[in-house]
Amino acid sequence: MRQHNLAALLERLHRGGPASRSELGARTGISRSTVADLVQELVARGLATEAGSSTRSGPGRPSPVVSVRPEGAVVLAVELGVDSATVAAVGLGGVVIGESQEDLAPVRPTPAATLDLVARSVQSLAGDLPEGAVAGVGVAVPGLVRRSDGFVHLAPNLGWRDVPVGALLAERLAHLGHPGLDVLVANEADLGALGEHRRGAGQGHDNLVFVSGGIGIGAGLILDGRPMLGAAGYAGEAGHMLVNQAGRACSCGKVGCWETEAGEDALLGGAGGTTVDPAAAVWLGVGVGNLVNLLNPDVVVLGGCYAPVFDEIAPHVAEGMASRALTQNGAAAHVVPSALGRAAQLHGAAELCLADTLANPTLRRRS
Amino acid sequence: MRQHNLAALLERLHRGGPASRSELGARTGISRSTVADLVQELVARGLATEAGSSTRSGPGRPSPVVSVRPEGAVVLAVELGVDSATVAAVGLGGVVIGESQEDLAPVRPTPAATLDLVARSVQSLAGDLPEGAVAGVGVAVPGLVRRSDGFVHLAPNLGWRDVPVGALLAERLAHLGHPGLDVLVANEADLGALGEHRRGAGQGHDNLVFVSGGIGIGAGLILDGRPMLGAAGYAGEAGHMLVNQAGRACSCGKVGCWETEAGEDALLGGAGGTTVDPAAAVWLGVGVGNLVNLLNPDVVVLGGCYAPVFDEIAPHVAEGMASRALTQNGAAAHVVPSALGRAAQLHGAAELCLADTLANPTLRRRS
DNA sequence: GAGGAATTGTTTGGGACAAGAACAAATTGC
DNA sequence: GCAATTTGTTCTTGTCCCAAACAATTCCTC
Repeated sequence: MRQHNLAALLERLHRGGPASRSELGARTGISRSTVADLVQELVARGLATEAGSSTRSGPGRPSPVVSVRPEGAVVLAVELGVDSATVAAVGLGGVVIGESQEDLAPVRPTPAATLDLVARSVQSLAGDLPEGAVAGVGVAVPGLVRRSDGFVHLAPNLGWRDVPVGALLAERLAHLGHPGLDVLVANEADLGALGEHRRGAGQGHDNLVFVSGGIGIGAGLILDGRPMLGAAGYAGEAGHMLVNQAGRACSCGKVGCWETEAGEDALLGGAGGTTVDPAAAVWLGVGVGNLVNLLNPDVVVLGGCYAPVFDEIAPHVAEGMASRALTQNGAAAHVVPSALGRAAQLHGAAELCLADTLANPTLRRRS
Repeated sequence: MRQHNLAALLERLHRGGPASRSELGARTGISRSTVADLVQELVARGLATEAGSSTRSGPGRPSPVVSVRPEGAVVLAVELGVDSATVAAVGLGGVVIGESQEDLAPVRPTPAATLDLVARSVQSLAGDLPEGAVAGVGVAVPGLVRRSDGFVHLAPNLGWRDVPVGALLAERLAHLGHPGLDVLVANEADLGALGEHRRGAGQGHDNLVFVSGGIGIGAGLILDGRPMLGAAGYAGEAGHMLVNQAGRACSCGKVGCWETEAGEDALLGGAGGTTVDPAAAVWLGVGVGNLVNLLNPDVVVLGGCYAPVFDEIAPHVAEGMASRALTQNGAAAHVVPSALGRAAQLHGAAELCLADTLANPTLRRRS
């Protein structure tokens, strides 16, 4: 009970930002006296702070504002890209405390070399943090990931296959003086969805589809407010959905896959391209229409290579959608560009690792 | 807290069947003394009974078995079909207490005539039940339903459009002496999914897709153990997913929709047909493959017109799936026929209406 | 068949903790 | 300056879960 209430308060502060005590009580249905007690405990654990006075105008005794203390729990969020690896220290409340980016071009992104670099970045960012504040390391990988142990089956963009990323990174971190650190590895689109849902274009929408464009197309699903991973964790593999039977051959051996018709290569002529092929954008819309029919989301967030060219492709995407989506569903779904860009995955990774602490603030050691 | 624990026990009994007290305690983490107290309360409220002794062999004091008392909360579940309407009284634990089927052919299924018949069936079944035991009425409709008020936008099979089924049925029941009865209306595929998940082919599987074949194709989704309805409640409208560009024109004005290629008309040559068209079964598999890729379920349940011919179509469906599904997802998903047949919707409707009572046993009046 | 081991129901006391009431504090507006 | 308003604080109360000790009943072994 206590734990449940503590978690409710902390989560509210983490997601909804600072609030006064009485506001917290009103939102959560907890009495003022109990809120006082709980906030005191959160402060004692270093997870929250009370400061200043509210900006609320009107009569009544002024109330100090309760906020999360970002340094109370920090996640080192990693995003593995083809040409670079980004590491960020993200604290409670989604505050980015530090960030570093490593160029992967010189090392060719072999698993060993890449994770060496990442581990060093993590160490350097973690060095500035108080002991025990680090809640974990979260890694976003563009590929098929088994979450239970951070095993990457396949990451076509990186050219990786059967790489135990979780184990390899944990091992390197142990050598660098961070033994026992939790390393969670997850799919890039799933984390993008989570990031946009909590901190980006999907705030306030509990049914969201994140479409991540790259060499392949991945989808991340937030349904009913929760990330949906499927039975084995491979939900969202929408790239090989059939959209165009008369289309090109896909690397998977099939024909007409969504990602062949509307992936980065088709849309922009490969990575770095800037000229949009309208036909490819229409196929993107056809696929989005299928997803919208099936899942009835309120928001579809286009991320990855789609975000920068959103304005250009939007009308074609709408055309493709209109050709498939039922009106009652299509009308409900807003298609928007990613609001966070590459930071979506970092925020998603942070949310993933913070979930434990948020659900159970008692586990966090006092600092 | 109390309520939460009561609900946990009742739900366990409802879903998992009879169990001894200590078993309940072990499963839920509640201490023996508390379980005793809670069970006593459930019994006092008429929601559970203790009887006999366990069949467990081994040393130790024998333990009476706790079961739900089906009559403690009963739902009148209605399934509206094209040619008939079925009404069943389903009690706690999914026990069917009574059932009746009405032939709709003579009345042509106009809303008024159909609901008149249904209301009388409900009344007759409810008459045998103790006062206050009826937890609600649940209606499965093959069409687009707004759950909040039971408004049916469109039910092509019935030929209905913009019919306030919930209000009409509640009104009729009020006239028949059952005022204030909760009437919940939901889509037939969604309830089929729920029914198969709780009582049928999907037991023990938390990620399930129910594909309901009829004139159209509807999908019901259970993801992460919970029904997924989408933002507006229209999730699962998979019938107009694109599967065959070179296909026939669909009634929706588009071409190549899943339901045109693999619905009842295509597969069996219309309602009542028995000869299977293998090509249509392959298209069915293509659509299933798309769903499997996107949602990674452990089970796909084929219901409606697919269940009776499952053995015949299974190989063709597998062929279609193989042409689309990624191996790692395809391997995980078992395609099985509906285990409950038409009763799936009835059980789903019962689960829907019982959810309230299960979540909050205190609300139930003592009987 | 007697006694020990094992398992479970029962009783009792204690403790955690949330809620509510009463009061104090601090602001706004007249 | 005074009433009204809102919020923090203190104290009491009651709910309710748990742990421990004990009783009941069966199985197993000798």
